[in-house]
Amino acid sequence: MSILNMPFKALSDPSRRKIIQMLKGKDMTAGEIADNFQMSKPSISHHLSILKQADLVTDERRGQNIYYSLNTTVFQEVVNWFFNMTDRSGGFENEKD
Amino acid sequence: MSILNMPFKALSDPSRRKIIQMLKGKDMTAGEIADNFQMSKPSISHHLSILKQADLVTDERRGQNIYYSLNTTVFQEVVNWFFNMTDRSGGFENEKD
DNA sequence: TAGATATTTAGATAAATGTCTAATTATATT
DNA sequence: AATATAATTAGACATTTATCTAAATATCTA
Repeated sequence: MSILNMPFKALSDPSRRKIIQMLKGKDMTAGEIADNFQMSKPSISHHLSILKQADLVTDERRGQNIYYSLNTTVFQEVVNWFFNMTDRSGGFENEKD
Repeated sequence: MSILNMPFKALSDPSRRKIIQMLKGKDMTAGEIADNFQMSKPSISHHLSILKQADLVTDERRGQNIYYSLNTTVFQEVVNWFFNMTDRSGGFENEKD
């Protein structure tokens, strides 16, 4: 299975896409992120875990807080998938995913 | 819910991404598409239906066959989402999804 | 060290998803 | 009209997913 599968699955949920958009502006703690949702904190924690597994975000503890940041390099790989798709030159046999 | 939700969900399955890649090269019938998978034809039919609902592909019957084609305009919208994400200038409050 | 705060982990549950086989629909051919 | 071919729809089933509450872990502070 392609390495792209986890990021694609991770991005299929609207709450997780919203988290990604929030992190675009600045790094945020789990609590700050959760404040932007109606959902319970454990649910947000779960979503953060999935984004982390997909390598779309990184986390770092600072004292009591855990800060989440966007990892743009994995993003680039997903963007490349779409880029390949826009190039309508030919076949699919050599594609990665 | 954003219009982007269906395409993102549709693209979260690897078989459906493979179908998209196949259609990048040329239009194909449902049967030709199914020949590239181990899966049963009804399963492929189901995947095609989801891609169609997401407006990522279109279909057109010609005689006994139904031809599937890529709809690149919806692709562009998904690409735009990523484009916005790569632009790290600011907040998320005005974002569409 | 006790208590407060931030976050995750565990366990339960309802809903969504991907797959299959069997049956149906639509078209073409003999 | 009967049969063959292409594809979808229907219904069943196991797995995954998103969510919740309750409990556990980690850190800070009085």
